[in-house]
Amino acid sequence: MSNDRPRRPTIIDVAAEAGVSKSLVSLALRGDDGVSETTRRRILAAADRLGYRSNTVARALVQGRTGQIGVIVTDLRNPYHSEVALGVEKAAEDAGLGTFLANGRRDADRMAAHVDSLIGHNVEGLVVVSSRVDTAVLAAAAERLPVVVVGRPEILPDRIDSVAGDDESGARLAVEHLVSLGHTDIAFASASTRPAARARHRGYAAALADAGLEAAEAVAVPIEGGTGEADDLLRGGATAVLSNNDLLAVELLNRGHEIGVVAPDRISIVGYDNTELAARVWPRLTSVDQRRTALGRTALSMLSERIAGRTAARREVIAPGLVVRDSTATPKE
Amino acid sequence: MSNDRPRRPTIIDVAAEAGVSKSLVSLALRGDDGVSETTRRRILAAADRLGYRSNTVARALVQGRTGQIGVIVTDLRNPYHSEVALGVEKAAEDAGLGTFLANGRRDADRMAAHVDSLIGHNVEGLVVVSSRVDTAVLAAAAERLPVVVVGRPEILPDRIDSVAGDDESGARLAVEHLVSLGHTDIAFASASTRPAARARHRGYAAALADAGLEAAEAVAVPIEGGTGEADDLLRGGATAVLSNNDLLAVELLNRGHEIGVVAPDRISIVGYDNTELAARVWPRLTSVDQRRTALGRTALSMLSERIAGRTAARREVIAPGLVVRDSTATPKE
DNA sequence: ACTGGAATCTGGAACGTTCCAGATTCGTTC
DNA sequence: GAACGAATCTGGAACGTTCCAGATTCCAGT
Repeated sequence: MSNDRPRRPTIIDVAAEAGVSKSLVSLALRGDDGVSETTRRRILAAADRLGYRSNTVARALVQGRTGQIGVIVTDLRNPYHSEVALGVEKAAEDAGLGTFLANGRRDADRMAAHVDSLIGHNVEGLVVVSSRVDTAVLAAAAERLPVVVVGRPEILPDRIDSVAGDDESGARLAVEHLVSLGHTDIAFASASTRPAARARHRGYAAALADAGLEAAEAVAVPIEGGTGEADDLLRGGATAVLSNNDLLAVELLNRGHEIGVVAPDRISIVGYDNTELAARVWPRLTSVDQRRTALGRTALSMLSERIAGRTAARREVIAPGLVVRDSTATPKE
Repeated sequence: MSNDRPRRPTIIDVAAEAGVSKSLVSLALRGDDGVSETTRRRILAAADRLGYRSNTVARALVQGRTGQIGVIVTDLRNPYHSEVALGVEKAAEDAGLGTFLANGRRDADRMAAHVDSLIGHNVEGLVVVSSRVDTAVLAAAAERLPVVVVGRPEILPDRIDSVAGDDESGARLAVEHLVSLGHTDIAFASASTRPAARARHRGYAAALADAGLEAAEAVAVPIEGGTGEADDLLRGGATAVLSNNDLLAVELLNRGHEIGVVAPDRISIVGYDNTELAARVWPRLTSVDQRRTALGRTALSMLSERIAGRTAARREVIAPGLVVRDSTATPKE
């Protein structure tokens, strides 16, 4: 069974149809103003009649540029990633650039493959929203095209720009909020020991020190099935918890419901990332907002500068904000 | 300030470096077995030394095929869309096809533009996960390449395949579950009057009729700020509510907490879509699962068949399942 | 009517790959 | 050591566009 779809018309078919040269068709379609009004109309009509659509691939080949950038995220289902990607995408659209979105699905090898594939597709720059892509892979990519990394507070080669939320000050904001409510025994919970989590713990400890209070070690609570750890935390002495991310905070919230340690009456809980989830759970979660859209926008502006020729590294840090909702309150007793 | 990045090496550079013809380089890189082992190694080494990466754009131009498909979704932030997209993507990867993901951001014009752009990029097929793309746009696209639509229970031209969850039987499942728990007064809430919502209401009414119970009109509750409508619903006589989607169900859950009509004690609530959210709220939400991954997988298999030459339309319906969690229970008193 | 310059149009080269037909080399067999 | 087929390699054409240098047409001014 063979595909009967007609061969896709080319600029040459349109030229024949309109009775002009292919070059003129090209000019007319691109709106060049060396084409007389009458022939332009004739050409457009011919193109329309044939259902012509310009072949981006051929254009990209001859121009050596595609007008596309690549965006690689760890996991699209994670709202943090998808919203940063959205910010990049919007800003790219405004800058007249198209976006190829690649989803790594938490697999470092797949992400490395995506890097290759995007470079193969001649993207003009790469935005990496992931801490899982190997630095060596990034460095190799950066030899070929501009690369900007979002949300990775670590040392990167000079060819690579980066923008990240300020994790220390984000954690600070949360702690200051809890302290101002009157909490004195504040815990820090995390399911990860990645650099971002460590930075947040540093901010947490520093803010407590500034308030003359004592910081605790980070409590490791696995997100799925960490009920034992969660129970210990919820039933321990702390009247408030700062969680390394919203997902974990929500698990604590829910476990609290189950064992009768309900927020915000018995315990105050602060999340991190201000994802969609935070606004939808009960009680609605107070959370640190990384300004994802700003992250994305900044990433794109850095990329544009690189594409335009900047060579010096740029490191940007975005100050987070705190969104206060209903999961935090004055401690009772 | 000019960009000092070196010109990207081509197959010809590699050929010169290895002292062979460009054709042989092409063969060697593609793993053709008409190349002797020693020269293959020499060529690969040369390629490696120059940091050569094959130019997909040039290959696509000459082969007339890109090995890519396009996936257009209404809104990536909506977990339903992103998970269907994920299903498509996984299946495509298994089939050796790459995926371009385009995010419509709820704008019909943008989505139409994405269709054009993807066709321009010579994708071999299009999966549309959106009920917002104009049918005329789809029909025009389908003249040029295979198009599969996911989750749109409406009449489409023969060139276009479709796969959708069975909304009537999904609603049925939910109602049967509630009836079996002993509920007799069951409401249906929706924020939309799109075809899917109407089909779900039909299923709801039919299931109630089968049980000898009375169906009510769909109650319109806006998702944001619909507290008046929500209050009426929660305080009305119904002991159970089937909601047209998880988002709305969660709003009802939360509003219930606020006014003391708590699920599942005072009211049972069932969502639709079984999104991530359903598993994370308190109480965890019973929800109809559309089997998003199956939707995506089926969409891709239909697309592959079309690419291979099938011309007859295929319409597929996926039977949903019910995931019972903690928001439904036997009615009290 | 003739000129010169502007306006409009054209043909071929180029982009980096694959594909094809054929050229060259190699090893075996007589 | 000649002949032959298999193994290995090569050069040019093609893909559909843009770009460039130049060709042609048109028109105003003399």
